[in-house]
Amino acid sequence: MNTSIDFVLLDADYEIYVRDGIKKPLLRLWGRSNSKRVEIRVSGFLPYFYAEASEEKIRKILNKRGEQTKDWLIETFRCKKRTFFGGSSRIVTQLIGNIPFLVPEIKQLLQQAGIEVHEADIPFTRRFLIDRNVRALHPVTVIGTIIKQENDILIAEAPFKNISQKTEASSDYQPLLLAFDIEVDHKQGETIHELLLVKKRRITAISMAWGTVETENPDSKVIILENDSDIAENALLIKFLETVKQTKPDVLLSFNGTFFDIPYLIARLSRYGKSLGELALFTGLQKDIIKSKIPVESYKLKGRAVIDLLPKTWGIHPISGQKTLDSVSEEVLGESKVKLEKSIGELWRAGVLGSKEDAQLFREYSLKDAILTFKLASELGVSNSIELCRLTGYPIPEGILSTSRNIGELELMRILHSKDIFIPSKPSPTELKARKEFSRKYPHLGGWVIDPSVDEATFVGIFDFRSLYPNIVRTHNISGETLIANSEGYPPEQRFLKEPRGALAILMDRILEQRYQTQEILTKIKENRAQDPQKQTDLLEKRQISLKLMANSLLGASNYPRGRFYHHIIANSITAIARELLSEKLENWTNEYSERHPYDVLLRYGDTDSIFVEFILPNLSLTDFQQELPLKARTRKEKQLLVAINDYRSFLAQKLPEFLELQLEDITSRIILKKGRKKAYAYVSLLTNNIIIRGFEAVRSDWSPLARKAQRELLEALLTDLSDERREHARRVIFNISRAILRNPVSQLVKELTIRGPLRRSPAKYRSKTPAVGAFLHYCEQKNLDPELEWKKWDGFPYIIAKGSSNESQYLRAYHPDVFQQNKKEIDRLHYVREILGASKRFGININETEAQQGALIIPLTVFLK
DNA sequence: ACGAGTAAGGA
DNA sequence: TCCTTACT
Repeated sequence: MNTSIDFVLLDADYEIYVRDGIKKPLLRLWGRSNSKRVEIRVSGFLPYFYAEASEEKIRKILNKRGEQTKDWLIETFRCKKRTFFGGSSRIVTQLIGNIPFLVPEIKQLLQQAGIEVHEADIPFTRRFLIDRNVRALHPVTVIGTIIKQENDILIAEAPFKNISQKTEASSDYQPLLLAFDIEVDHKQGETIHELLLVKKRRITAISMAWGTVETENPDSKVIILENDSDIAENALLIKFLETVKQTKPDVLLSFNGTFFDIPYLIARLSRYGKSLGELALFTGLQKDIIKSKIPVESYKLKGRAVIDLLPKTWGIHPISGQKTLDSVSEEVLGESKVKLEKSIGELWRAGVLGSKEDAQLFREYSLKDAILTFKLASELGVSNSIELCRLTGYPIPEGILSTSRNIGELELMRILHSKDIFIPSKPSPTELKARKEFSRKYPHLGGWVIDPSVDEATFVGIFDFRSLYPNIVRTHNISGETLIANSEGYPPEQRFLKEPRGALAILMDRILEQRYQTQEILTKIKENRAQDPQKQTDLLEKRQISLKLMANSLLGASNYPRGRFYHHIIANSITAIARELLSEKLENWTNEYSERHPYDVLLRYGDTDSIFVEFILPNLSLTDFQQELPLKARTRKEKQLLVAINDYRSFLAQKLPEFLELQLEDITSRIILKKGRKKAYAYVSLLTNNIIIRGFEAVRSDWSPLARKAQRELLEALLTDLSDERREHARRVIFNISRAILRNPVSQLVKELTIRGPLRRSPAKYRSKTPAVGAFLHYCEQKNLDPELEWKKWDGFPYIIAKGSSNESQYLRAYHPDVFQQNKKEIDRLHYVREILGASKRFGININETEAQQGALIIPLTVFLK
């Protein structure tokens, strides 16, 4: 009997079954309905692809080969399709077969016979999602027969045509995340490496914390090993498996689980005849090693996503220089692990032997690890990834391991399918080589950066284009099938048909309209100060960021040689149109505007999608803008500036084509630039009163903290000081800091002069050694460590430059702060002073070394360290 | 491997 | 000059 079943789709896979001696694929959809686990066995959906040849010819080729390929072909259809790039029509044969994993082999046979094939590289389950337009994390309706129904499980079977997306409305299902962490009975001094080698120490505790991305205080549980026996450890592991099964998480989170917690758990479980595979919702545990140039190992459990947060800490650089749960939490959440006096093993033993205090501390310590891991997930982008998966309907277990480009491509594939356009194939090794060769010969040109024409400007409006590249695609109908043949010599705007609307442009329309709509709702919520706005805005904020990410990664795809949507003309056209806009059009329009008005308006700087425009208004002086901020049209002078800026913007709005919109990003009364230096500027915002510094040494992590502070102070003085003596004041700042470096004791300076540099490979592989590498080698020597093993543990290796003979390379004089102090080294003070003097010189503050060394006053360093 | 463009210091 | 890093 047929029943209608609604559920939220989470994952899919397939298996092969044999009926009447014939092998067939059985697709399995896995999802959730309320708290019930749902498994739908889908029949009748078969793998297929297209070939540009007649059925007879194809059959002839397949029949010549082995049994498997001969029997593969089930049915064929003649149909008319269009290619994506160029949009040419093709009459093709659709080949429908039985076993999905034979497709590559069949494809190869046809290709070897010189037949062109299409859509032969789309994974079977993805094919289903596209064809039925079914989306993961969205509600799906099935008309099927129930095979099994229990408390928490429902299994049904249905023909594939009975499965459809329930509504167009997006789902609000929030996946359940469970973070876990194990403690191991290890002795002081025993390294993790040694622990993993033998895996013979017992697991003393497993902690878990669970909730959705919206949960602030997750539920949690700590399971503790009761005594030092196999029986107790077995019981602990059983409790862990049971808890996970009962909690039914969609996502399992760990911090460095791939290299520690998971292999350790697997080893201990197997000792008692158990397997982590029990946690899979389908077949047993699969350890899939995804092969890429840098091998990324990851564990997969069918039906659940397994996420290690460590690789997602990209871009986070803890002060300690090492990425641990503790240091990353401290950096990202401002929270640390529970601090211990004893080793974790001793603490557990003391607890087991009856110390209530130690038992309690051990529990807290373990719990905190799971809670921190849980909290980190959202901060490290897991919730954004989930939102992106939801937008395109990509299953989380795969989506979480994919790039945003991959996920975005699914949406484009859906549109192409609906328009009967072939989804382009991924490049063959030969094609990839050709693409790379081509881009080496003719490199892709990106954004345009205007060379700053002045060192300083006053009254500057900073504008930027809203989603420039995606909007260029919309304006000029840029897409594969709208690309005009042999149009490479045309101006970039004329390389694409004006109509009909192209697939990429349609997708950009959808994404941007959705994003603008989301942003509008966000502004309204913030304006109305609705009750409990945080929860609403959090989700919407993630959605709008995901939409932006999706739009950008789709454009990135046109310039990604390994991807199926790579096309150098498309990629180049988009950036060429943007360059022309910035380098010619805006310059001309600004000049035109300036000529029409009694005051001068000058384009001073711009980068890719932004412009910095100076307004030279009569009778306007810096002292007119001493009012309370943010800038409002209070005084006559303020009005004068705002009116001019708005007028300029409306003038440009008339000139700009549809979809291109210039928005006011900021206003400043004074900006510091550097002639000939792109991507660096500093200004005080009249809208927020913040000091904005970009690109200069003050924001570069390869400069010492003190040198950065010195330049920041200098820039602040030059920007905010309205007196005639501002240069003199700035000069004084630099003098004082230089003297502080020269006169203060080493102990006070060490922290402020420590720089962290990366160790990207083994020290032996560095062709020229950086100071960080030098410091690292000294460190290993001192501590008797093997550099080959040790370097991987470091994110940024801290170093200080010690005094030595002047021709001695920096990398020979670089030391880890501890090594530095233990060996009572002396700081190369002059080196650090020179660094600061050099950075000051860029802004016309000239102090020479001798001058800097004069003066007797010892200034305590704390004066500068606000 | 997300991309290009840019600057700058050290070997 | 090349190598390496970091920022927009």
